[in-house]
Amino acid sequence: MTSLPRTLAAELASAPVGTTVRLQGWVHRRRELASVTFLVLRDRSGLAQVVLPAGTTTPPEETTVEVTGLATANQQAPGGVGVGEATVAALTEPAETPPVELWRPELSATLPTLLDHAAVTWRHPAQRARWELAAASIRGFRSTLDGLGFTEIQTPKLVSQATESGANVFAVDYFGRPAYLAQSPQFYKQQLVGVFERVYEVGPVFRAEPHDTVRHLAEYVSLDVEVGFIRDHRDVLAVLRSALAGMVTAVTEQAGAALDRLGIVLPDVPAEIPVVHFTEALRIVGAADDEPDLAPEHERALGEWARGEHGTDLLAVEGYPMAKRPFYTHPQPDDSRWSASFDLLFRGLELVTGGQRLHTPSAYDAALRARGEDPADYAAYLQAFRHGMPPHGGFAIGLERWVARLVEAANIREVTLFPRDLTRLSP
RNA sequence: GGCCCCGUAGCGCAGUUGGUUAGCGCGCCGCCCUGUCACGGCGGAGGCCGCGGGUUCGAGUCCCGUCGGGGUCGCCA
Repeated sequence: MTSLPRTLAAELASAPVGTTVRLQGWVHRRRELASVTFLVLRDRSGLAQVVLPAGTTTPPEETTVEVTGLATANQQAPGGVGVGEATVAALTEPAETPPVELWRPELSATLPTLLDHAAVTWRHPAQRARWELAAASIRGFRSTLDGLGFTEIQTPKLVSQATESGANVFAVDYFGRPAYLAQSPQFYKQQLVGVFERVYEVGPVFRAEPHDTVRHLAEYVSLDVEVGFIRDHRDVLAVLRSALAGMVTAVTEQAGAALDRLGIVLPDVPAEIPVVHFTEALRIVGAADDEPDLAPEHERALGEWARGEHGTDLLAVEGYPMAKRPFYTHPQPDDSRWSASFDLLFRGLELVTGGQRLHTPSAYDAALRARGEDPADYAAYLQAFRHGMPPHGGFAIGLERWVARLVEAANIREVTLFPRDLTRLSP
């Protein structure tokens, strides 16, 4: 191994022509001609073209290799510079032929094939680009909230009780006692508002709901926020707006190559996200006044409406019926049939649920009893409220749903690295 | 979980009213080709037609069951 520093494929374009360079990566594709062999090398930054003398024995596709040669001007190479007079040394045994043709500009494989061979199929540049959007989105989420005085938290994923009664949770054996995988950090993030005022968490949540659809996973990444000293849920919505704007900015600035690769049109995040009341939303989509909830069909119609009426991909629906919301939901002050909560629709898909929470001990006591629950069962959680909590609220963004709508994926599994669903536990 | 559709080579697919030897493209392997970039040319290998049962002289094809997959609805992020 030479002491020459490694050059990334994307750095080759700025390497002085004629200097010796050393690259490492995967054999993306070989083209063996009579007089010369071309080897396309792939690393984390992109592709580089390497020219080898005819007859050179080249390792098969996907073998990891080290290439040493001269930076050579070549108008036909990516970035105008390739590697000439090169030698190739394999870093492993020759790789087996992958199940799909990774070097093709577009991957032709069905979803089950992609998922079954995830370890290899994610290597395709267009596949990687999807997760690069997710990674940049997470960075934007974090940096925006950091800038607004939030503290990042990490809460337990092994919990003793479900966050919301009746929810389907995964039961686990915890040293002989029953426990559950957390379906939400809700209780913990609220308790920590009592400590830090403003908190956020990026972490997995688990749902044992038997929903076999293109937008459900049994495990997904939740971008959770909770903020204290608010006036109402509109303050929460304002934080959400900032977070989304920060995510879009981060994707633009840090995942430009992925955006180009996928031909993505990012949403504009308006200075103020348009809001309609639940009852108004029902009217817009022509649903009956007494509908308890919006169906996916209604959400898609509202997405169209927002685009036409407000010229935006984002629409908040506030005031969902209290009956449909969890016990900690704060009612609309002037009419307790409705909640001080909202859903955010992104291109017609429910992306976020948020709102104001109850914050007085007496309100929690009443809300739990109204649902036939014993407040004593929630003692650890309710302690926070007994000892002084500010008016507060929060929201949770489904990361995979966000990316799925960004790339307009037909199925959320297309943007999930290793999706977990009703039947899939591996890979 | 209900309903609709689909399981044929490593990948993507075709296969007629049931008919005897199951095809196509790509990949893979071999040979050839003076620089390609989805390189090109010639040749070759590769199949329990998801699985089990049934109907029939005969089943990839029809029927029943089962497993897997895709879509959709309920519900959710």
